[in-house]
Amino acid sequence: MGTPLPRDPIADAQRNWERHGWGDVAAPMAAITAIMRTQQILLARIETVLKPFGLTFARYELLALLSFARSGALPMNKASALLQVHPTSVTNAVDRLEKAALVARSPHPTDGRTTLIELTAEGRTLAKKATAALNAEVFGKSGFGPDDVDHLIRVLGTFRRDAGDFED
Amino acid sequence: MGTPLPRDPIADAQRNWERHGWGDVAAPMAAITAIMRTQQILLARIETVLKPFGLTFARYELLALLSFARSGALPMNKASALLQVHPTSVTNAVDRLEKAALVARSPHPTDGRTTLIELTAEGRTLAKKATAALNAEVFGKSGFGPDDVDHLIRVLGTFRRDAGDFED
DNA sequence: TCCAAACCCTTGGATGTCCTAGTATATTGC
DNA sequence: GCAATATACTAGGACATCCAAGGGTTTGGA
Repeated sequence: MGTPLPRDPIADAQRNWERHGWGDVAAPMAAITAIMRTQQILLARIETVLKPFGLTFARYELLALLSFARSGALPMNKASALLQVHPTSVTNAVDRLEKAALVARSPHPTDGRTTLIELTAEGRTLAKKATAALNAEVFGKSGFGPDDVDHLIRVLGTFRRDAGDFED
Repeated sequence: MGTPLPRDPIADAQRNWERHGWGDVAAPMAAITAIMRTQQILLARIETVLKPFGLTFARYELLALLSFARSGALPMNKASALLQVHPTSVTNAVDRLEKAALVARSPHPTDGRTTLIELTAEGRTLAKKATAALNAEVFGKSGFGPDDVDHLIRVLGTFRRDAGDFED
């Protein structure tokens, strides 16, 4: 994965699409492919920064979410909904975070079906440190200009709403 | 993962970042998180369309790449470079595509280290059908306006170049 | 009241991605 | 020409994601 390619493979794909008579969808194809690749790059950067903390992005997201919850605790299904991932992914993340003593499971006081996830003191501390690292080394150096950031937030926000992520 | 949330969780995160004094990186954080989520939505749509063909996105990408190669064959390392994934991911995809008789491995004529991946007739046919389906059901209904598509291609293209994907 | 339907979490299985070797083949440099 | 280095692919392992299913708990309508 090392050396840069001489030419943009996505631009090449777009040209191939046009050459085959699919010019009407070549540009959206390129945009979507670019989003996929950009996500891959960003995820790699994030994971690199989190590795020293013994965290992955999935686990960090859960820690961060809990750290913003007033009580420091959330039901599993709530976390699943807010993180927009399958419940089994939350189970997986909690298993590992619990082994690392960063979160703890506790029964819901009134609903026997529900399990609460609670941040431990170490979990809260680690979340703070990891967030500071991400802010400094990823979000603070995104490479996107302020106007591009605003545009991305707006365009992708509309896309996500249309996709049924939220109603607001 | 079903019901839409009442409010945009990424906008909430952005507000949390600002409230904690990280306003300088709150917007890039939101943009990056939105890219991650958008990729997840798009990937799910793509996989849904490809499922009837017995393909995943990773396998489809490889088929599509081969279908655009003049000779219909590419060395594994070339495919790895163009798809921007780890060589082991290509090995994995080729293993499964080969089992499905959509591609075949063959030795490189002059370099004993290299393995060529070649499309079979069925592979070429399936690639065509899958591409038509994706064009109709995903790329043709991306939900992005033409101006947004152009903007995404440009902004993410710059990002990818700066990240070292290509030099062009 | 009570049983069926709905809901919550977990387990097990399939995929994909990456990393770290390990094996085989080419290239390079002395 | 031969040893050292580089390159190509693969095997094994760690993680994450999703789906399908199963077992326990609640809720709601007959």
